[in-house]
Order: sequence, then structure tokens, then C-alpha cells
Amino acid sequence: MLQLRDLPTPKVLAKFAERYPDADITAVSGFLHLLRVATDLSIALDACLSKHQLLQGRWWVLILLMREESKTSIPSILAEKSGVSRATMTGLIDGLEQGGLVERIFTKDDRRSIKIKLTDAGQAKLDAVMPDYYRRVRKCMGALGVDKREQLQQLLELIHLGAAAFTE
Amino acid sequence: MLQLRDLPTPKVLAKFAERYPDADITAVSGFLHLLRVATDLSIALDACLSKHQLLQGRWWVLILLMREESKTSIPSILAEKSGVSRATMTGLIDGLEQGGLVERIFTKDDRRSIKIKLTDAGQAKLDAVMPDYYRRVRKCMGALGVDKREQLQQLLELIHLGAAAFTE
DNA sequence: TTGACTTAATTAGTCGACTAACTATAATAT
DNA sequence: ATATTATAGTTAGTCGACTAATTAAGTCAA
Repeated sequence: MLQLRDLPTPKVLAKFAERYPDADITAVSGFLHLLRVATDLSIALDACLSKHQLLQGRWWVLILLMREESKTSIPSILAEKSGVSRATMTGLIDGLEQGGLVERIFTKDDRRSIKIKLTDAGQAKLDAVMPDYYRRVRKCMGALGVDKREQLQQLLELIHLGAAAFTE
Repeated sequence: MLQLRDLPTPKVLAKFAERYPDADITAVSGFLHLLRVATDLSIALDACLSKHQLLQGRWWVLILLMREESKTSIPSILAEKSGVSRATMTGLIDGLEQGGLVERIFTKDDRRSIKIKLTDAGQAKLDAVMPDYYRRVRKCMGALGVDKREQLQQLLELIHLGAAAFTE
């Protein structure tokens, strides 16, 4: 996401601010720091998942299926909820089906549509991955007490609203 | 980075916590919220840059070059600072050179190495992009006062340290 | 000084995301 | 009833990242 490793120092930012008066040094610092930390978390999460032969995309599909009472959903819903295109979802399901973690079920009610079901092997995979994931997230956020976690949610909410500034 | 659009509600998390006792609901909420906001910011940034016919990778190269007194660097340093592989940097430089924004300069001192120089057109491109970028970042972070910006930096630092939990 | 290592950039091939086009089916309007 | 439009999933081809292998040049120890 944010490739850049060499974040601008306040000194560099001040230099740029001379040429570009719109630069707000603490705003840019916070913005880039947020992207940097999140990127590192995402990379770390991927590394954790890859030890279980999973990638984020496939892992979320399994989780979305587990959330359902019937352990079942359809590709278009899965694509929407997991934030990928339908074409990408076709590929994710191909991979999961090949690994025996989900199965395609063809139904008669709407022959355009298919159902995707979490298999026992898929559930077993989650039972192996999720405790590991949850333990690491707990440890990662462990330094933040209750009040700081609330602060974080508030700050993120404010920034999320501000993100509209980019799309105008 | 975080594809998932349908973040788990506290209710869903509580359900999962029944099966996986390691789950810490507020930790997971904060973790995912951070990834979600950062991902949306990154997408928004890309959209802003694409209006100037740039992508993050190429844009950072231009900025790294502008930071240098000589407006010059070498591919291996650029790759390291911008967080991509050398192979990727070759491609980024190809694109920038084709657009006339940088030039390759072959020197005699180390014939394995080449210098990359920001051209006048490259500087002009930055002069078009940076004010737009800075204005949007300022607006995006505008809702946070001085104290909240400091809170943010502190929280991010704590989480960044905690990220080591994933790589153990 | 020559053989083994290191460093620098590039090329070739892969991976996972994307869009656009396509097939099949269902729903709707004339 | 049938022509049009919408929906669901897939296929084909592209894009930007990656790794591994390649080419070339510099370094250093026996």
C-alpha cells in the first residue's frame, strides 16, 4: 500500500513547505505515519497467514462463510463483502475449491447462480488459523488500554470522514 | 491492502470469541478499523495522483529525487528508499524516462551504476501535483487539532511496536 | 593475477488484482 | 409472446508488484 520506507523528516517537510506553502507539516506526518503503520501491519498479517498456506483474499472468504448460519453464500455477495471484483472471486473460489476448503453447489431455483459452502476441511483450516491470528492481534494491541483504544477509534473516525477531501 | 469491506460487528466478533477464546474484541476492532481507514486513504491518494497521470511508485521516485541537492540519485538507493525491489525500480525508471520526467546518466566512475536525474519536466510535474496533494492532506487531517495529532502519533507508535507480535 | 565473491541493473516469468467482453439465465415491458 | 434489459458467473487480457536468473563490473585474498 504505502511502499515508501524513507518517510520525510520534519526537516525535509519544512524544506518542501518553502516551495509549496500549502504543506501542513504535522498533517502530512500523521497521514504518512498512519499509512506506514497500517502497511506494516498488513504485511505482517500476510506473513502470518502464509504460514497456514493462506492469503488475505482466500482467508476472508472462509471467514465470511463461517459467519453464515448455513456456512453458505454466493459468489456475488462474497465479492461485495470481501471487496474484490467478481472475476477475482471466481479465482479465489477456484483456489479454495481445489484445496477442498469450499465446494460449489449448483441449485435449480436460479441456474445463473451457484452456492459456495464451507467444507469440514475449510472449518478445520479456520480452527487452525484463527487462534493464532487472534493471539497476535491481542498482543499487538496489548499496549493500549481501554481509554487509548477508544481514542484510537475516535481519531480514525475523524480521519475517515476527512478522506472525502481526496475525492472531491 | 485490506480488501474486506464488511468488517465484523461486535456481535459477530462475540460469536467468534465463543469458539476462539483468544479473541479480544476491542483489539480486533481497532486493528481492522486502522487497516480499513488506511486502505481507503491509500485508494484516495492513488485516485488523486492518477488525475496527474502518476502512480504512487513513480511519484515517490520524483519526490526522492527532488529531496536531493543535486536532483540526482541511483536506482539501488531509490529502490531501497521507496520500498520496492530493484527490478521494480528498473520498470518505474523506464516509465518516468519515457515520459521525460527523469533521465539516465551513464558515468565513468562505476560503470555498473547509473545516475538518475530529475528533469525540468519532472520538476514541473511535481509543481503541479504537490500543491494539490498537500491541500488535500491538510483538509483530510483538518478535523484534528494539535493535541489530537500528537495523540495519533503516540498511538501509532505503540501499535507499530506491537506489530512485532506478528513476526515472532 | 587470477579465482571467488560482491554489487548493480536488467530480463524473464509468476502472481493476484483489475476491466471488458462473453455466455447463460431470469425478469420485464410492449 | 417476444424483444429488451438486467443479473450471475466466467474467460481473456492487462497492470504493477514480486523472485530468480543473467550480464557486467568492481573487490579482495591466496
